Amino acid sequence: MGDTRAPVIVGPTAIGKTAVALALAAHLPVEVISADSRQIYRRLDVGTAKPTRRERQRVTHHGLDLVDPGERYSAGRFAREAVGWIGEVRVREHLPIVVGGTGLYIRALAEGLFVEPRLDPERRRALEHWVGGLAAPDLVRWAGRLDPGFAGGGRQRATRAIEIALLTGRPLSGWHVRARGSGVVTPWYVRLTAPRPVLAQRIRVRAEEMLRRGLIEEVAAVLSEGHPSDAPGLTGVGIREAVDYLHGRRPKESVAEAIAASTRQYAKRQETWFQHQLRGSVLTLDASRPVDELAGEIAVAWKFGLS
RNA sequence: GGCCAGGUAGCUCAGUUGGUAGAGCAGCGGACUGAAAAUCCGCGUGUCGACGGUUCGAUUCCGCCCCUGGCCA
Repeated sequence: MGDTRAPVIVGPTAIGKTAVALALAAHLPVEVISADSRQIYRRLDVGTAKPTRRERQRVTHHGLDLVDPGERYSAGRFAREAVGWIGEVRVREHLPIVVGGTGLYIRALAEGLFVEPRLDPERRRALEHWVGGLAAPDLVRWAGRLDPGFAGGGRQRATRAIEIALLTGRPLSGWHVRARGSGVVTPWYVRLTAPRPVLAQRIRVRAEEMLRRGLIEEVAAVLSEGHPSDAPGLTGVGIREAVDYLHGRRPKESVAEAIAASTRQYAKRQETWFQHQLRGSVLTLDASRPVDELAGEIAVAWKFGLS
């Protein structure tokens, strides 16, 4: 396979990654590989702040609308499918640029996950069922016993650690050191940042915009398909607040602020990840600058990097 | 104008029989290998409305004033 280098635009939600990617199209023949664990859900467009139809006409996007709101996706599946999309983009002699906020997906693409052995689906289901009946603190304790290298966490991460240890006979942390996979792209990171108050303002505006554009109606429509309120697609920021409102668990006037608050918290988690977890070269840019200026700078830096 | 209730963290409130105060939410920092917009870990940020008085010591008791809400005029 030829060149594996690709620009990877990262940054917190609502900072304007898509706008920068679109502006970059003026300089380079780009197609976007979206690394976003929420925009994969069909029919959740407003709630996941998916690029609009018009934006997708301007620049081809991959990685959107992959599964129904009731289905689970995964970082591993993302990495495997992304290889295909990237291949297609390269056949067209376009430049794939990875754009996203889901750190784990980007890691899967850039560094690879450990190579997971085949897990017996029967045993896996049985174990999941058994684990579902236990309290989170017990699971965490159990995970720690099965895997001394367990990095901590709650129900979700403990369940994963237990599952791997029991079904493969080797603890998760052991797999990490022995079976490191390899990345399929060599990342050239562009990290967008903005002062906290600026980001908070963008988040506030976007939360209100989502409501104006029909977030509640969109979520109501998906719920009416018969999904439980904890369906994989419905647990995202913004969407879960809409679900709460629709189930009468939250007054209407509190929805916008609740969405803004949980979005700020999410953005903070993303910033922590991008600040500490990226491996390789990182060009950090202030996203409050004009997008055309940013795109121009990125394009020049990329071309220099190539030659 | 009179009476009552209240003024404590950014918000909603608890508390101190007088020894300068703590919860939830918000906020801040961190972790992270197939659910990751997930799942977790850590941190209290304060003229206790203002001014006087009593006291070794007042956020707490007393006085006065200011502010908010309610009732009565």
